Amino acid sequence: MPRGRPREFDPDQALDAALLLFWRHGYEGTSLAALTQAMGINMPSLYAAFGNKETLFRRALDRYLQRPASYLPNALKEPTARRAAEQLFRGAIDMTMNPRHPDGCLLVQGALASGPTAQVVRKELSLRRAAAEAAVRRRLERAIAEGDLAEGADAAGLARYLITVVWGMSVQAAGGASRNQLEDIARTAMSAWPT
Amino acid sequence: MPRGRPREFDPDQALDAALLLFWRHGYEGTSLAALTQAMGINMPSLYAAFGNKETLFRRALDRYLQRPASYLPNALKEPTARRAAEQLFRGAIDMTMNPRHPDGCLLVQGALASGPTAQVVRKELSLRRAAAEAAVRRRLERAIAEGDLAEGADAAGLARYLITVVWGMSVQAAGGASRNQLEDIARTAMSAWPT
DNA sequence: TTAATATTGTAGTATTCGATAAAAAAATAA
DNA sequence: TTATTTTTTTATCGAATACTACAATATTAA
Repeated sequence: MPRGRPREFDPDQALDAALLLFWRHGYEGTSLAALTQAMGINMPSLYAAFGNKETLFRRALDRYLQRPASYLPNALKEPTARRAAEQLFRGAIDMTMNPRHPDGCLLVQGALASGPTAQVVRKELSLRRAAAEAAVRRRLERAIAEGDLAEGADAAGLARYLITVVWGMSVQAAGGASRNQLEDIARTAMSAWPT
Repeated sequence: MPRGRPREFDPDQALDAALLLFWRHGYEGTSLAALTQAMGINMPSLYAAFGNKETLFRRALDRYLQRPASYLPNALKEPTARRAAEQLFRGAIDMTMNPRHPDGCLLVQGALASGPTAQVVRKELSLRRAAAEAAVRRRLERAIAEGDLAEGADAAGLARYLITVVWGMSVQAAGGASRNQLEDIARTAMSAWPT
């Protein structure tokens, strides 16, 4: 039982609205005025619940990774490395092509280049992208240990290649690429898979 | 012989300074105060010479394509499609690894996602990326006509794949990728080349 | 010398940015 | 009821934003 006046909004729902805005317009391109309007709350409520713009973005980023971007850890659960890679592309395409989502990946669209005030957010996104790549790399290392991939395969290099294609597809999505086009890219990319 | 007081700055040199700033910090992340400081001129001079922020960005973009990004049309002059693709990656890596340049490609870093005021610039960059892809596609179509590529090859799909890897490498560069890492990516990407 | 022209330097404009102070409102605890 | 606690509402705050008016300056043309 809380003590004072109860909140009139659902923080998770408000966070979802903030996530969509950051995703579509990037960190710098999203103003607090636009955020409060989309979240349906006023500024003091936002600051009381989420701290400031930067901490709100971090919360939205956590939520992004937990819900729409969970396709990545899920894909890595596939029984073989090759199927994991295929599912990685499929998941990325499905997420981007979801009409309820903005185009591309928040880890890329959020802040690639930025002014002085957003450098810390840019760095955070860079770390998260590196974490995604590392997760793929570990899955491929496991595949080598299991004999699923060749002993001499370069897990780090292959992971870097796969995730680079995912980031590239995120850029393509920002240009309005269609599902078929992204699927073609994934198919061609998979033809580089080591025999 | 001009009529009034002569300018005290070199417009091309000032434009180069503006290009570097837009490239490093993106369109929205670059303020006019930062621009005038880096260009070594004051605001009325900037507006007299370049119009406004948007037209200045377009001028910088033209300069970018003519000089540092000329590696793309140059690569397409290679005698075979495969060597053109290899040179495309090599040129992209060389440009990104030039210590005098910011990381990545201006067509990607300039504005992937943006607020309302930068939407027209975002759209322009999207068109330029599409133009780059179209140039690669036309080169591959020529290769098919010349018998350099298989008759049934998908020029549009292959071009889209190649340029997607270039955009992905631009994202990787923003994360501090090394030359060796980018070269590994290019080598792996080339192993998808049709036999 | 004088008039005309273009650039430079100073000092602004109105607006938007992220962030808050203070009081009113709505709940629980005593 | 009364006191306490928390949120909401309203009204800002100072700083930064893109942009410009105006006068001083430096050149060429007459």
